Amino acid sequence: MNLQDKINLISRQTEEIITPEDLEFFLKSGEKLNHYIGFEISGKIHLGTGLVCMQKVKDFADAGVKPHIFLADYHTWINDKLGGDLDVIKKTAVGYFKDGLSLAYKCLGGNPKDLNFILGSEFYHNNDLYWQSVLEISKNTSLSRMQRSISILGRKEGGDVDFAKLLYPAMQVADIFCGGFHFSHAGTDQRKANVIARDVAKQLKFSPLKIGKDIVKPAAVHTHLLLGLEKPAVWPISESTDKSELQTSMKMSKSKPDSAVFIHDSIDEIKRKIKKAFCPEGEIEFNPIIDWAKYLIFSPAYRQAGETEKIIISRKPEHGGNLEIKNIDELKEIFKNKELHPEDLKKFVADYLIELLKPAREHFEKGEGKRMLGELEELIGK
RNA sequence: CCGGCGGUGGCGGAGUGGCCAAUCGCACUUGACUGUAAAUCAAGCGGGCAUGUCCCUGCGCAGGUUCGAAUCCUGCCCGCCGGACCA
Repeated sequence: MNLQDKINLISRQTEEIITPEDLEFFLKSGEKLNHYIGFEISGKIHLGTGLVCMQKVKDFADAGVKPHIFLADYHTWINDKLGGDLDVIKKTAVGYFKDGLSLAYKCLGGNPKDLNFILGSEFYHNNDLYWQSVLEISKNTSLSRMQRSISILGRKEGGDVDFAKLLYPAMQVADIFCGGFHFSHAGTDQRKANVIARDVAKQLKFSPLKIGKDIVKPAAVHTHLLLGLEKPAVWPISESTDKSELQTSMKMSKSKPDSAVFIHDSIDEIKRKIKKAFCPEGEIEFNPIIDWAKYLIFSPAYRQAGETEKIIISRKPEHGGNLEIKNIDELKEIFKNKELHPEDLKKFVADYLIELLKPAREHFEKGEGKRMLGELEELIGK
């Protein structure tokens, strides 16, 4: 694979690369490159994590960058997820979560053996360098900036926070440097942490990131946050609506039960959730189903440029009969012109996902997988 | 450690001795309407069943006063705010 192919692969379907120049610089350097993405063990794995993030992980792997999946058990503990019980969190991390991400990777055609999992608490154990880095990062970041950064925990700025939560951003940044990761990959909601990482990069003495003798900044790669299936907080939208705010308010969330599909949802569950999803006819901008079609189905992962495979949306004859679609732009155009009814689109998306997620679903519906999932559901009250 | 305020259903938030299973809003469920969803309207929304002017549980926890307590008293736990101590 040549340089440009690698750049294209890593860049596609991203919201942002900080910076494209750094990306190119790393790929040109000839060094062995490391990718990183960290996950809180906060509950069931939804498609944002399982398909969108893991697809990008696969892109990195395919481009020859070694992928690392950081199971952030300490961060999860700090963020009071899973009852704030560290033992439970650890168990879930190395059990359910690791398996779930591996299965999701498999659904995408990847080989789970390529993934390198790191458990936070193990990584930190007897690791002076790590804690020194946490302090060094903290010394180079203001309190107010840390306070602003707690939005990366999925919490509102100025909300109730205990002090540990202010440590979280510094820890996340230290994870990047101590792991020696050149690429920090995350959803756009994690932008603040990655920007802090870049801002402090050149001031670190204990665990700087280096290419040759030069201290460099880690490149940040931000992937899309899938839209939740529920009606947005503000609707209909007007000219005064803050669109970026609307976008973030629409993000899929585990706390909103039916806004997300999980990688191991049953066939009926997938159908049910998608059927009741918000999907205004002719609306292509803030429409979760269109969004899902774009990122989960017409993603270049499955639809390579110049592809030959057809995508067929089946319809009853009285509704126009089967529809052949080449790419997402064509789909949007047709939908916008109301030539495709939302219900037909929904059925298509649901059927596609049902098929795509088959390996994950089957793993978690029997044996050890079922047991782990059951335990987790018990814990989070389903 | 001291003081002030506060802890009510999934959430927000009323109620401050009986009319309270607990106003109201949100969320949720169901039905009507749309070839989806949304919006709108109607019903339900602690648990149980024999579905009733029925039973049980219930307003941080544990006791107490009273014919009767979410409401009063005592103790404890937790939260927020302020102060003290320390320096």
